[in-house]
Amino acid sequence: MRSHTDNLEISLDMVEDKTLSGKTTAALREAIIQGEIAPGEKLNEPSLAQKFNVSRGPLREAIRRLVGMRLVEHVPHVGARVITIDLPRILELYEVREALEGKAAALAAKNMSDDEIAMLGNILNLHREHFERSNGEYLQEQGDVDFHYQIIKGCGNRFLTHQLCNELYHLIRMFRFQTSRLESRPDKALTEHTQLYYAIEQRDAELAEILIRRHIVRAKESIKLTLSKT
Amino acid sequence: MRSHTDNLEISLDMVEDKTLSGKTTAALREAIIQGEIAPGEKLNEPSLAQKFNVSRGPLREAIRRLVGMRLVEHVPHVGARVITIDLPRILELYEVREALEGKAAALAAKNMSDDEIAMLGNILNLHREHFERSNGEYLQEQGDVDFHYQIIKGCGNRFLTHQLCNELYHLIRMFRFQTSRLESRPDKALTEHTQLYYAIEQRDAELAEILIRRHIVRAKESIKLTLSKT
DNA sequence: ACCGAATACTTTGTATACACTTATTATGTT
DNA sequence: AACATAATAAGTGTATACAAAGTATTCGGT
Repeated sequence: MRSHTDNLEISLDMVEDKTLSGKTTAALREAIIQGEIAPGEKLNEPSLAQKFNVSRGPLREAIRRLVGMRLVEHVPHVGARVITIDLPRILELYEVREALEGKAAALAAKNMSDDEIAMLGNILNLHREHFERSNGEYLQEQGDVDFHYQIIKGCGNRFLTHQLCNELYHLIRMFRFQTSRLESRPDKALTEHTQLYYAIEQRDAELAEILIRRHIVRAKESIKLTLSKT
Repeated sequence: MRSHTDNLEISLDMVEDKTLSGKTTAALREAIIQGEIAPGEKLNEPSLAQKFNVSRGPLREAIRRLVGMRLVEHVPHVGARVITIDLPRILELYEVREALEGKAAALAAKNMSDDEIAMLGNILNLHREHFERSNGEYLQEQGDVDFHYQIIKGCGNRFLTHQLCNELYHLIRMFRFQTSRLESRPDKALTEHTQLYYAIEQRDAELAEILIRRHIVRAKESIKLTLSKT
């Protein structure tokens, strides 16, 4: 069994096409997310085109796509700038995430196959083992992402999956790069994931939604606390 | 008092820029939504460019934007096609709408100004008057849209507003054009709107979310019934 | 009738030129 | 010297043309 990661790649990078404009989009996207191009920085078409070794055409298309992805803001006749994610904005993102992932969890509880639920259990066990073995600081991030992705993938709603994995995911990832040391609360996350797993395993859609929403709200509150202190 | 419709235009058409590519985007979008270009139809760049009296550049940008808006699907080296909204897809859209608008209603109950709530009441009253005077078949559609928009606008979350008014709205509108005779259930909608208004007026976020979600689920079920019969 | 190769077509990538808008700098006036 | 206005530069937007790559179609041979 090739497991979940394959599909995650697909939903994540979304059939990364091989055209120049497609590759330029990916390159520019990563440059922005990883902060190589700073938040608020202007995207100069000629210089960026030179940097990526393409002409202005493909580059402009890449910029348009990132505008659609909301990583870039564009003002006519002025140009495109990398967005800046301040605290209010990230809170907004988490509110939308709460709504969408809540629904995703409810649908997942209803629609996931038994195999998919078993896979979710595997991820959770892996997560727990890592936690117990290494006092909790190891692989928290990836385990968390895998767990949430397995649920989203299992919801059976392609549009919802797209909204979460493409529209929201990159924005949150960008935010993570900017504020790399966030309180990651791994012990609480594990407990909450376990509860959520049981709800899904029992096909309790209502409970699954409540639990994941609480999980996300708590993550949001944690961010709010951490960032308002600085 | 200029009323709400101004702002609705803004959130709807999103600062319609005056560049050629911006106007082309709007024109192409409307052509697609209103079915002038059929679902599944291929978008031929040269002929479309000629049709809109622009060169390929702006047209290509317009297509990219519509891809981002998910009105158009694009395959490298094959071309772009108008999406086709079948029953499973529209159900997916309504599930996402339920989640997003549920959260929007909860936030609106918390964040709307008293003035905005008063405006919501005005819309509701107008809606009711129309219903009583004309036996319910008059202006149901626009009244419904206005009511929902006032709530979305009042949620105070710009990202959520954008997701609803730009990503989802156009898709649902396209679907409406395709299946123009849907059971519109105006009497029930009015009752549900009234309940929802009171919940918001009392700042009861939890109730507002439950009510609007039920409202949307019922609309979804109504669509499912109507369309699975044919 | 079926299969393969050649052809035509569409899309993509690139280059160049120019128009238009915005931003900057320089100039002139008060 | 400060401010306003005009000239200039830079950058974006648009148009056109052509080359390259992939796809679809047609035509011919078996």
